[in-house]
Amino acid sequence: MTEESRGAIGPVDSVLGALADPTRRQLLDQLAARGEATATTLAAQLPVSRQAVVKHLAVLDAAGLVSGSRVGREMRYMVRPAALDATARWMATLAADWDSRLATIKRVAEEAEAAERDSG
Amino acid sequence: MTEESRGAIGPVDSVLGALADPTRRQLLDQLAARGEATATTLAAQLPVSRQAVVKHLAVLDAAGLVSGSRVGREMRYMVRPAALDATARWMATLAADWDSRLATIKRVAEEAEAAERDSG
DNA sequence: GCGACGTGCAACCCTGGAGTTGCATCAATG
DNA sequence: CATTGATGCAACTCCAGGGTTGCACGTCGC
Repeated sequence: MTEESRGAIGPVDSVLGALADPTRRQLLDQLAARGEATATTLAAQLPVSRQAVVKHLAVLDAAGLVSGSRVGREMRYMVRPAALDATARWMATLAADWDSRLATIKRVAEEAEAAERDSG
Repeated sequence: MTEESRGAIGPVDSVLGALADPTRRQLLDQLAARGEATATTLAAQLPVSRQAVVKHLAVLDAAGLVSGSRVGREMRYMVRPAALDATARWMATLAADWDSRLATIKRVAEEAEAAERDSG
């Protein structure tokens, strides 16, 4: 069991933190739908100010979920699937780990119960 | 595209919110490792009070990541893989969706570039 | 029954972060 | 070159929620 898989430090951390906010998820939806967009145009579709969107995009960028590039006087953002995919795999592994642990617990419990019946 | 897959309302929501907190992830680790534990024993291993643990367990329970059952005077909690697994699948699907969208964007861009070369 | 242990409830503090506004700056366009 | 539109930075407000303490209530062991 690595430190990575237990405490969830590293990329997973920031991705989970970024995805926790509903406004940021909406932002990701918009970006995925449009392919590319600026903070100004994104803010037009959401009930928040442009500055709020800018901050959210900064968080998403730090998590590797989004990347921006300057084109003339505007900053265009696009979605980056890699970090999300990595986190999905991490979660799936964790879920599988829990499953196997629970299976083990259950098996041990049943064996103990059987032993109890035999002796008592 | 369903409303579920876009806004992430429903179970996914609460799961992401629950996993965003590092203390709650530690709690889940502990529970997965032990199979079963009470708030009191969990608090003994963490740098927070029992009450803090109780609140976190309530959040995890609301997200379906954990379930508790009363045994005598103590409340025993165990991990529930289903919600985590469902969220993992949701994320993987979303990542794949982004990937295909990006591929489409890229293809269209290349076709436009080719057309540009042909005409100009 | 009585003490001890574990839980549940309520009130309270305090920081982080989501959101806002205002302004300065830089690029496009006539 | 002046105007317009987009960005970036900074200061500020506000509240959700993570954490704490104190106490009352059940439950087990003697």
